[in-house]
Amino acid sequence: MTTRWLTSEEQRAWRAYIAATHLLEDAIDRQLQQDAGMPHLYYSILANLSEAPDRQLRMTDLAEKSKITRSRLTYAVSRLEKDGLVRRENCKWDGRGSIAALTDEGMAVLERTAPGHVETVRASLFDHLSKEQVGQLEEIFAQVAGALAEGGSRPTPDEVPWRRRSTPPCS
Amino acid sequence: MTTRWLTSEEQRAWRAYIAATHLLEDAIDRQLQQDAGMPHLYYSILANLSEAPDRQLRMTDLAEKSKITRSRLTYAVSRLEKDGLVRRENCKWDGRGSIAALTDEGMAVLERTAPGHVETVRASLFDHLSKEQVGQLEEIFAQVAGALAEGGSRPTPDEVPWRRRSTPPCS
DNA sequence: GGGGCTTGGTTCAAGTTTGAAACAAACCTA
DNA sequence: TAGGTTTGTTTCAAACTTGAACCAAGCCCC
Repeated sequence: MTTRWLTSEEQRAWRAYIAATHLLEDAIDRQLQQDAGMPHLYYSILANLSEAPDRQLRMTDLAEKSKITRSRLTYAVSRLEKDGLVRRENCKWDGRGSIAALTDEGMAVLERTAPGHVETVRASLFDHLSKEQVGQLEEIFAQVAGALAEGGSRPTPDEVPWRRRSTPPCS
Repeated sequence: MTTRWLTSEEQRAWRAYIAATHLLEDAIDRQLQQDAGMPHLYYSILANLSEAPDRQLRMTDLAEKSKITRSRLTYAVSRLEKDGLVRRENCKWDGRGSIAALTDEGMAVLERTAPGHVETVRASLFDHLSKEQVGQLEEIFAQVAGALAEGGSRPTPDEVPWRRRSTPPCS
């Protein structure tokens, strides 16, 4: 089977995307490292926790939400725990499970640093986009994320038996 | 000054972008690690070299093209050199400079693995996009990359004196 | 032509990521 | 209910990244 090479439009799009993504992540990481003392990934782990019920999630669910491997999450949570921003608890209804919970201090850090982070995201990305382009951006990447999420090895919630869920079946 | 929070459209776009980008880089890294024994960044360093005149570039120019720091590049090139895919040479007209050149073996690896890489990029990204969306993707990220490149600490070629250039001034 | 600044590149230690292997609890099935 | 499988999580070593510090070579200018 002969290779379906990229057209020159696709090449240009791909290169622009890669370049911008590197620059963007650099800018965001630099700002968060400065102001919050942690890289972007760690910040979004805190953010994910802050939006969960009771500000806590099982490790696997948190990894799924953050789109990272469990082992990477284990390391990150250990660091955040050492900093006092997250607390680890045992899962009540599943002896194997462990739960990461945002501490009050973690919540405080998040609240203190959120404005600066949002400002950076704006200055780096949205300030350069029209309202229309924001819509296009969302549609494009929602499609891609959707496709990669099911195509990948991570099953969708609907495909798995109840015991895979994060909440106990009878509550 | 009060924070300009993200609108809900912007939030959705941002999250979709982050999620898709994580999944995409994972997929591509996994494939390249499998088939070429190196992560995506290292592959693109080889690709950048393969397109340069004489298949060689000065370290700083290569770092610029790859959108990474010089120290990260130093490490990467050392590894690639150890694998025999890249050769380091001294810059003839600037005693400080050093040059990374793609070896024949490096070129061979690139040619052998390019089809699989392109196929993955296609399967992960472009297969999910309309022709229109490819155009939108390019426009969006070309704008962003452009803005971040000049805004950032990296000056554009035009802003710098001749001695910053990679080619000797009189040749 | 010798100090003082800038630039190109590397080095080093600390931090992070990776993927495979290890473990333990839960589940299933005969 | 014992044995085998699956699932949730951590551990470990090797690889990679970061940023600051360093070194050497070019530039500037009096």
